[in-house]
Amino acid sequence: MVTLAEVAQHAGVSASTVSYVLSGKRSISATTRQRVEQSIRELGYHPNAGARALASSRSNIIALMVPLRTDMYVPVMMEIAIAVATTARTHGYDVLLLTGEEGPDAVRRVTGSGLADAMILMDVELDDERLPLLRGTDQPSVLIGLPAETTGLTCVDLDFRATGALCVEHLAMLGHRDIAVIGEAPAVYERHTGFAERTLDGLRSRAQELGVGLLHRPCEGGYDAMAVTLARILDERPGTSGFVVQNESAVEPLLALLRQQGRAVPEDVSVVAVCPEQVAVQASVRLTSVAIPAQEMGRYAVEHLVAKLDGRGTDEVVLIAPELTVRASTGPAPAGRIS
Amino acid sequence: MVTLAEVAQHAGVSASTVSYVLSGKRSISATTRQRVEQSIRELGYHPNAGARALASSRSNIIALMVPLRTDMYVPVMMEIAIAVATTARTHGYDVLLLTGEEGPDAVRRVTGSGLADAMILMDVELDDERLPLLRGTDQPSVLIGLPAETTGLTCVDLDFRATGALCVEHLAMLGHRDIAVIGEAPAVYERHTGFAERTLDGLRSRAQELGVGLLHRPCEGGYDAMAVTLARILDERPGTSGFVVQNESAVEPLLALLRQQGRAVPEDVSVVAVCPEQVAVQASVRLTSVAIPAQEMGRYAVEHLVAKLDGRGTDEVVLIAPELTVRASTGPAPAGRIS
DNA sequence: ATAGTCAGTCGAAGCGCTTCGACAGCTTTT
DNA sequence: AAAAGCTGTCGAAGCGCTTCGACTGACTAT
Repeated sequence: MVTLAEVAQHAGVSASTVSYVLSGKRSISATTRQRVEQSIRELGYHPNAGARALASSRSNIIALMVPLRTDMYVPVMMEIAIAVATTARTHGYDVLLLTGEEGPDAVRRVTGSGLADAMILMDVELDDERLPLLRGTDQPSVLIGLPAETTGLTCVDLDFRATGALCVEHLAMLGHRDIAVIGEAPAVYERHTGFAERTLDGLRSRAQELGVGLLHRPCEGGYDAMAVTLARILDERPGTSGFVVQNESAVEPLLALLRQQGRAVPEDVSVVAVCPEQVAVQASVRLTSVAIPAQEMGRYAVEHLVAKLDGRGTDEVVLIAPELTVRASTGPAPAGRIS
Repeated sequence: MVTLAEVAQHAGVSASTVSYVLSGKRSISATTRQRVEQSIRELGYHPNAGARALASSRSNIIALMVPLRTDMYVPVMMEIAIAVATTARTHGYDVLLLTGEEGPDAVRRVTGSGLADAMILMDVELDDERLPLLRGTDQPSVLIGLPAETTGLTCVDLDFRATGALCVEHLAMLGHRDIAVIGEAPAVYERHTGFAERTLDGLRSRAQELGVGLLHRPCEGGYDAMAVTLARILDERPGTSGFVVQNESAVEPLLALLRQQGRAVPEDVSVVAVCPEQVAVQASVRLTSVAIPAQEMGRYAVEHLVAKLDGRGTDEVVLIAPELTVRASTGPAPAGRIS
C-alpha cells in the first residue's frame, strides 16, 4: 500500500506539498505539481480513505436510505439510486446504501460516526420518525418525497398534486365524464406516504372543478386483485370511461382485463398512468402517462447536497412540474353514452 | 462529537480499556464493562468510522457493484442489493454502492484506498475486465454470476444450465413437442453475459436428449418487439405449443398476444418463465416458473465475504439448484395436433 | 514459600492524512 | 532602500482509534 510519504519521497518534496497538490488548497508551482503527479502515477498511489476522513473530518460519502420493502416502485427506486450514485461520483463522492430496516437508528449511527457527510432519504412518510433527528443535526440532508412539515428540511419530489390535476384535465378534455382511479395498495395509504394522498387530492379537486365524477379505489398489484377492483368499479359506475392508474403492478392486469371484457383502449376507455417512462412505453398498449422523473430527482438531491457541503445552498422544497405524454391509451370519450 | 477519550474519562478508565470493551479482544471485568457501557449510553457515543478504519485498516464496508443499465432484471438487482445491505448489517458491515460506470477503475480505487474491505460484483461478463484486478489483490470478493474462467474466484449464481433443462423437461413431460424460447435482448447475448448462454445450453441439450424441437429467439422487451418475434416463431414452427420466457419485459406482452390470437393459456399453449417470483405471481396468468433466488444470492455473497474476512472460507463456485414451481400457465399439450 | 500463570488494566506508539503557522526568496510599493 | 506583499514550500501537530508490550495483583502448582 503506497502512502503519501512515499510519494513525497519519490518526488523529492514534503508530504504536505503532495497533499496540497492533491487538494489544490494552496498554490503549487507547475514543475512541482508535475513531478508529484508523475510520482503518483508511477507508484499507483491512492489516498487512504480512512486517514483522509480522520484528518479532514470529511468522508466524501453520501448515505442513501432506500425503503426495505420491494412492494412498490422498484424500478423508480433503482433508477434514483443509480442516478444518485453516478451523480455523486462526478462530484467525488461515493454512496453508502442503507435500508430502511434500521429506521432512525441508521440516521444516528451515520451522523454519529461520521461515516457519511450527508444523507438522502427516500420513501418519506408524512410524519417520519427520522425527521426530528435530521433537524437536530447539522449534517445536510435531502428528502425524496414530502413529509407533512417541511420547515428546516430540503425536499424534492414530483408535484403529485399537479400530476393528479393534469390527469383529470386530460381525460376531461377528451370528454370523459366518469373517471376511476386505480391507486396504490391500501397499505401505502395507511402508511401515509405523502405522494399517494397528494395525487388523490389533485385528482379530486380538479375533478370537482371540472364537474366530472371521480371514483378512487386502492388496489393491490396483480391480476386477481385488479379483477375484483375493476368489477366493483364498473358495477358502481358503469359509465366509467377514463382510468387513472397509479400502481405499476396494476397496469398490465388492467389492460388485460379491459381487453378481455371487449373494451378497447382507447376507443371505449382511456387509461392514463402515473409511472416510470419505461413502464409506459413497454406496456401492451403504449400508455399516455405522467412520468416519474427518477433520474432528475436523484441528480438534484446529490447536487443540492454537494452545494450545501460546499457552504452554498439553502433549505427549500422543490416540486418538479409533471409532464403528461400522450401515447396510444387515451382518446375521445365514446359518443352517445349516457354517463 | 463524543470521543473514546471522553467516554474513558467519564467511566474512569483508560482509553484502551474502552476500546477493548468495544471490540472484546481482551477480557474485561464485568463491573468495568458495565461502567463503560453505561458511559457510552449516557454520552451517546459512536466510534468515529474514519479513525477506526485508519487504526485497524478495516473499514467495515463491503462494496457492491451494480450494473449501470436498467434495461434488465431491475427487480432482481434491487432485491439482491437489499439482501446484501441487510445481511451486511447483521454482520456489522455497511454497503457502498458502486455503479458499473467506472468499470475496472472502481475496483482499483476501492482496493487502493481501503474504502471497502471486500467487493461483490454483479452482472459479470464471461470475460470481465475486472477479473484480473480481483485476482491480483488480496481483497476478498464474490461474483454474482459466472465468468468463463473461475479459478481463484468465488462465485454464486443460479444454475442456469439446470434451469434450462428443467424448463424443457417440464414441458416435454406434459407432451409438448415443439418449444420456443423467448430470450433476452440480443444485446445481452452479444455482451456475453454468461447466464443467458448457459440457460440456452441447458435448454438445447435437454431438448435434444428428449427429442423435442427447440427454437430460440432473442427479444427486446415490450409489446411491439414481442409481436414481431412471436409472429416469426409461429410462422416457422406453427405447431409450437410450449414457450420458455427468460425476459421479464416480454412476459406480459407474450400473454397479451397469445390471448389476442385466441390461444388459451394453458389449454392451447404452455408458458414457463425464468423470472423473480413476484413477476410470476403478479402476471395476468399465474406463471409456472423457475424463480431467480435473488435474496439467497445476496445473502450468500455477504456471508461468504464475512467468512473470508474472518480468515475462514475458501474460493469456490456455488450454483444454486433451480426450483420449478407449477402454476397456472402450463398444462398438457393439446391432443390431436400434428407437431 | 516461591516461581509461574493469568485475568484485567494502562500507556504509548502509531495508522496516513490535513492543515496551520513559519519562512525563504521573490516582486511590488512607497 | 526599506517595508510590505506574494508565492511556494516545509515541519509539526494533531484527527480518534487500535494494539502491543508492560505491569499489577491474585491464584495455582510445586
